[in-house]
Amino acid sequence: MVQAWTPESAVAMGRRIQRLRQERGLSLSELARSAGIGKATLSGLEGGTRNPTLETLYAITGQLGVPLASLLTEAAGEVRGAAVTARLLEVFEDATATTELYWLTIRPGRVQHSPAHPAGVVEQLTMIAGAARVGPRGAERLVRAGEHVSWAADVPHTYAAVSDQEAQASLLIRQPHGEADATT
Amino acid sequence: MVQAWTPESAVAMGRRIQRLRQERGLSLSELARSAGIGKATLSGLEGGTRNPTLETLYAITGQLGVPLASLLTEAAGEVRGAAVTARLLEVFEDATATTELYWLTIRPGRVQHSPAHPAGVVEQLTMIAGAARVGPRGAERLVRAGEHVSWAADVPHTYAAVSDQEAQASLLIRQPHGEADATT
DNA sequence: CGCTGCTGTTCCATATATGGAACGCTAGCT
DNA sequence: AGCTAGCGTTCCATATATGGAACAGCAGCG
Repeated sequence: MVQAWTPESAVAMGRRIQRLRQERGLSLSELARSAGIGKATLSGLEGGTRNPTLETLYAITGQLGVPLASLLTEAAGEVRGAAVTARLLEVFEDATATTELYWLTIRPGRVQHSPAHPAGVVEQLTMIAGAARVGPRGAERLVRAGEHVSWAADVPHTYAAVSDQEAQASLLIRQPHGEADATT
Repeated sequence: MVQAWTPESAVAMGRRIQRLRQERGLSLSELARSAGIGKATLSGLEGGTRNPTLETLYAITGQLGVPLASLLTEAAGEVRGAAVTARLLEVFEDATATTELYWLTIRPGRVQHSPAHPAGVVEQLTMIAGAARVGPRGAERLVRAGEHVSWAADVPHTYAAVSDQEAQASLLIRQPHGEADATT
């Protein structure tokens, strides 16, 4: 988990604020006024050229109606595909395997194709909200909120939300080490 | 979720920082030095008399090894028990349920007892490294790295590493809303 | 055309967050 | 006892985050 204040993370946070503001149809001036902060502050924040205090951030998130945490979620390690955004939460490595934990957001209306991983890689997905069809191509399974599924990820596989709403899931990708791998 | 910058929330956040620091056996001076911030800043923060910038907060959470979000949520980001440390990675809330995603570290040699959660709460655990016996008291199951288990958490349940090594796992706690639950 | 009302950006005086230094304190040691 | 090394707090000069004002650009309108 990246934990640093960098120009990049500032820019990423600025974009997030701007997106939230525009989704609500607010102008920069409007939001600044209703949040009780200066336009210069908000402008600079969205541009990623400021290092805001908590007070300022709370004033903004309060007006946007989102938790402050939603501005912080690390864009680092975020992979965006056709239908899936995968945010890396944790990596754990020991003698036997490397495990990566992702937070998945699956947008409706499209299907995400993922290529085969190396032999031995297993994916485990737990649906948190919504529902999706996931798994090896041709053997996808329907997973609803609260359900769990795992599959060998050494073949092409897909992700697709089934309703017209975004689905949320956690995804563990486990890659064993010391494999006499691939061509075995 | 608190959505304002008040003296109270500042004090609460200060207490969280202090707790995390003390759990790690760090003095205020040590943490300030390793985080590259002034002692005065950290002292004031813990006392709740400051309004920190993101840069300052990231410097601190980076040293403490916790996500910044864990300083913001009232439901303390990290819960330390006899054998288990649970670090909150994500919270997701929709119309039907609240889901919390934790990173669990299970220390060997002790058994962690967890009281019953409200009716409807389900826990799902995926072992990432090591092995543990987990589940409702009297019906614990052995889970090895790569395996997944889920159980209704409305009864007392336990966690215990089985080898003499720390075990790592991801834990999802799902609490449905709008239940005709409990006291009906 | 000018005028009005909005947009988002930049400039800059002011408010304030920061961190070094000095402080009082306790613990361990000679 | 004195001396040293650590602790956490407070003081205060400096760095910097803030927000009002001025700015340029654009759209609608007479």
